[in-house]
Amino acid sequence: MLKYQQVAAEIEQYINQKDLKQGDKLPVLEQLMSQYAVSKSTITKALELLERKGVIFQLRGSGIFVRRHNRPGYMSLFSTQGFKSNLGDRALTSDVLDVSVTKPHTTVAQNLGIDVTDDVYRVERVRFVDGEVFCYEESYYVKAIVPYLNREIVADSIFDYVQGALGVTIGFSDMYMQVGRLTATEAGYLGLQTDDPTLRIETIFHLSNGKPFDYSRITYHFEHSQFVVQANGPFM
Amino acid sequence: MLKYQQVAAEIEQYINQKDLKQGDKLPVLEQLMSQYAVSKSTITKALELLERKGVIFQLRGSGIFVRRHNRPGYMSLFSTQGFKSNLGDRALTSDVLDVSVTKPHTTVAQNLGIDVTDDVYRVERVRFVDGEVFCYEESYYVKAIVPYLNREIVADSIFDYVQGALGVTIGFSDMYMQVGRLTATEAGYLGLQTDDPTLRIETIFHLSNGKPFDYSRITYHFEHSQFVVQANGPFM
DNA sequence: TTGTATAATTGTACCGGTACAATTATACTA
DNA sequence: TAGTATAATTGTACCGGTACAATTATACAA
Repeated sequence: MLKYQQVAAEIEQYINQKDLKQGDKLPVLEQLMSQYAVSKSTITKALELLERKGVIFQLRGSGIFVRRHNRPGYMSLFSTQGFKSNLGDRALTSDVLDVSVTKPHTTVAQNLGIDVTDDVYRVERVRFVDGEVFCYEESYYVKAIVPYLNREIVADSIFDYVQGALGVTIGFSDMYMQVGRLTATEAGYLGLQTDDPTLRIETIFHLSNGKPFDYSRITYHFEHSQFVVQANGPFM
Repeated sequence: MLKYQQVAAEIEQYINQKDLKQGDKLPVLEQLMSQYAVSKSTITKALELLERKGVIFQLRGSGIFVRRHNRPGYMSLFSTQGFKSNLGDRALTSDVLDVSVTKPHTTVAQNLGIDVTDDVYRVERVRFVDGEVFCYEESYYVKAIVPYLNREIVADSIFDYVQGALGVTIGFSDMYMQVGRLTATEAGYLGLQTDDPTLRIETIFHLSNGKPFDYSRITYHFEHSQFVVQANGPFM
């Protein structure tokens, strides 16, 4: 683990442990510098990381302050999108409906930047948070990049497996969101009625080298899915 | 404008002008460095900014590459949330339903971190993108921070006014999303039916000093609202 | 041709420094 | 007391440097 990531993790841990609130002040830069025994650039980088994560905000001439939103029921949109392995204190489980190797449809192939003759893994799951139906997911993995999957891996975190066992690194993702009505099949999986409202998110996950390796379509249970997005901006 | 922001803007302009595609390679760091006549740290900072914006991705040992998603119909979630003044080539207009000074309800006061006896501006708008109904918005501004608003300002961009004329700087925001059904009133404004699906986003905008100054509730037309979010991660 | 060492390329981590702008505290003035 | 100039505090911009890890190109061997 990189030094600035380590420092960032420790600072975040410190904030959680002390249960600091929005607006609480952290030690000044120079003290953090000596406290963690790193250079100014490293501590700055660590703080920048925490700022992007929405954990702190910095104010020139004033100090470094804790940032914290106050709605317990809401999950971070990014934490549910494979970026964090955990959802804090909430339990995430899955019913695996399908794990199989197939040929992709045109749209799937297009989103993954591959040919319809290339192999993909198809994974179908219903996911639960604290025992409540959370979403229905259908996702496709490029077999050339993810050569093997099984029900055990899929029941847990696919991303942890991919990064751990396969040693590839995930780079960035494009998420496409829209709102619509449930089909009969979807409603069945989610325990809702046909034509009930729903949020649909399609995501294309890329490796750090820019190659797409996972295309997934998630249909959320509208009553159990509330998201928070912490933004920093305007960018420029 | 800061040097690294200027450089970032020029590089982005270069990409758009040359109409570069996903995966196209940019000049190497050293060349960009001499090309824009800045130090390595500055060009690195500019590139980091573009990376966060989803314009490029960098690959150690390989180069700097253009990142671009390929779904024209989708708007960036952040560009619709006050961060950019423009939506690219799309025209944004508004019907102003109300601009008035009132006392906030409990929830509004709570979200803005003020007292129910403090004054707020209430702004109610229906917004259009390229002439199509896009969303219904109800927002509250802390009068102590935004002392004056009128229909002209509100018809245009409130954020541009606040940052320009008032000289305050917007720092960060917390967005809370959920899916639900339209009320009769909302349906009327959006030209839809009662109980049609909808996306609701509540946002609390903070100044750079951390003080909330705007709380807004937006109800989107589910057929005309499709969003893209470009994420970089995992963070750590 | 195919695989394998080796070298060149290239971005990132980390160091340390100066200058400065925004904020906050202090001292002064009316 | 209240406002105002002044000083101290504090994070950020920008500079330049070394070391290194990941990628890609090259040379060599089988």
